[in-house]
Amino acid sequence: MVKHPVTPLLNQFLNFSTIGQWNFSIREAVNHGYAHKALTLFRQMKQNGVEPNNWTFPFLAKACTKVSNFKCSQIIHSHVMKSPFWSDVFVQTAMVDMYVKCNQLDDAYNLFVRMSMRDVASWNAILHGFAQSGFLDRVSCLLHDMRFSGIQPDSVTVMGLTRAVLHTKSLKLVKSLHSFAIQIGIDVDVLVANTWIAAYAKCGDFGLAEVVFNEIDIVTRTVVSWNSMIAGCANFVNFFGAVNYYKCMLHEGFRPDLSTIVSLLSSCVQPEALFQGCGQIGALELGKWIDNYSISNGLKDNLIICNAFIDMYAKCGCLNDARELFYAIPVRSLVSWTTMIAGCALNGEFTEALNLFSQMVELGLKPNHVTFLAALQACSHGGLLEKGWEYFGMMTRKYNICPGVDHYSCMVDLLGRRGKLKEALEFIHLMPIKPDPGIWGALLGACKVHRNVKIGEYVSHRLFELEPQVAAPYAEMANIYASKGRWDGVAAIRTMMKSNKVRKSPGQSLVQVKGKTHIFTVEHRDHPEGMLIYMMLDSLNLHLKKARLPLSYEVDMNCSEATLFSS
DNA sequence: GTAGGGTTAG
Repeated sequence: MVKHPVTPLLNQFLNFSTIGQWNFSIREAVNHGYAHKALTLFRQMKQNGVEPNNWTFPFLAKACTKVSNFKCSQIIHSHVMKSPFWSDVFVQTAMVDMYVKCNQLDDAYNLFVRMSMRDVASWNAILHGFAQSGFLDRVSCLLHDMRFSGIQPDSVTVMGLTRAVLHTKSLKLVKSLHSFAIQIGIDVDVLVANTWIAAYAKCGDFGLAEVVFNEIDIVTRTVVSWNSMIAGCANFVNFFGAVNYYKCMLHEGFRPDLSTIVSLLSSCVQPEALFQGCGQIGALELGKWIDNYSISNGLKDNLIICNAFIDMYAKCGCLNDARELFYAIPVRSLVSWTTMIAGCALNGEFTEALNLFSQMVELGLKPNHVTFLAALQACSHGGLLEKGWEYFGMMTRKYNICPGVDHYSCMVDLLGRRGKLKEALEFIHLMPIKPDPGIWGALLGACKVHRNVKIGEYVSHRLFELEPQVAAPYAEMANIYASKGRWDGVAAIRTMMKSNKVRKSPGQSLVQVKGKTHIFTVEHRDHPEGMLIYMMLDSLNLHLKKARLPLSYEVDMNCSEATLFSS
């Protein structure tokens, strides 16, 4: 929110004595981004002997949601309970919303069930609470109860439902929600449309996101509509699309804001952008340009933007730029630390990553599941198995964080790199969650490195069952057979691919050097400087072997039968 | 002059 210099204006009201005048100044303070001031005004009002009324509390509740302070919320709530307006539907709904936004969902729900009267806003407030936490079951029960009690869902309800569905990433659910909304005749305004754009893009149908965007009247579109399209492109690994929408947005006279920058930056770090750049301008160049734009428009002071830049620089390989930015932040958030740890892990600075983790904890910050993922990635890329176990144990025992599929994947990768294939398989079998293709893929990769046909066969068959159309596991398994001279196995895989109608596109690497894109395709060595490049790769492989780095660092130079299927 | 809504960093 843009802050206006309203403080002097507010001060002149302090001499007023009616509740209307106090309410006005409190409202003005909240609506102009001075939530703390609003709460101070309330204190002063009480000191002046003026009692709040039913209009005061919703403003105060809003102030609490802005400062996001649970204690403040409790104080305001106690004032509500002492006032004659504790049962007012506006006041109670404001209280429910206040607890939801302060992440006190239980308190919000307890309050909600005790409400003597509820209108559509009350239902929506609690529904959004459960929706943002991804409790789809609770949300659908609420929707049922709401309709049963005679309250019709409106466009705000539909947005809450969409938010809940987003957690499932199910395109089918988004589509059925869309038709439900049309069926019950809700008013599809620009806010609803923006939600659907994001929902379709996140659930994998960018075409439908574009359809919704194009259906919004040009004059009705807001900066959020454009941001949603740019973010959608970023989700969809479509760097060029993001840049294109960005250009159109500027052409239509919209000013990029914080979200635009963040989404554009996130599209910069997509593989497509990192390798290919955009025409004459590479992803890093665009990133730097966005950097300059952000500085000159005062956006660089924002922590979210800074964190996005740290991520972008780290992913573009400019760890020094990332570091510089990280250390320049006066108050770093958990996300800043996590981004930096992940950046170090990605760029091979494993010790630095783990040191940062310790520093962060010493400062009193509590690592979350993403921080642990970054730490485990550092361990896994660095081959630090013992450290990996240490973090894995710490996360479950000390921090009570339930490991997700990605954490397990890191551990499988770690065990696999060390050649502990049996242990990795046992670990997968003991996991309390269902292994996904990523986990099996990590183990299959390790089987390839350690040429283990037996476990490789078992693992690849799990993958063939899960994703029969994906070519990579067939290729990996064929390579394992080939590395052992098992041409019968290679032939069997070929037959299986044919009968399953699996098609594979040749593996390619793209590198941008001085604005020019160089493409390397499996089995083709037709680059003008191919001779020198492949000699250098041979020499690098030799050095890696001498340095006894984890085997998976080995540059894949196989050009024999083994790579016939590599992807 | 009151409550519930959209995009957005790891």
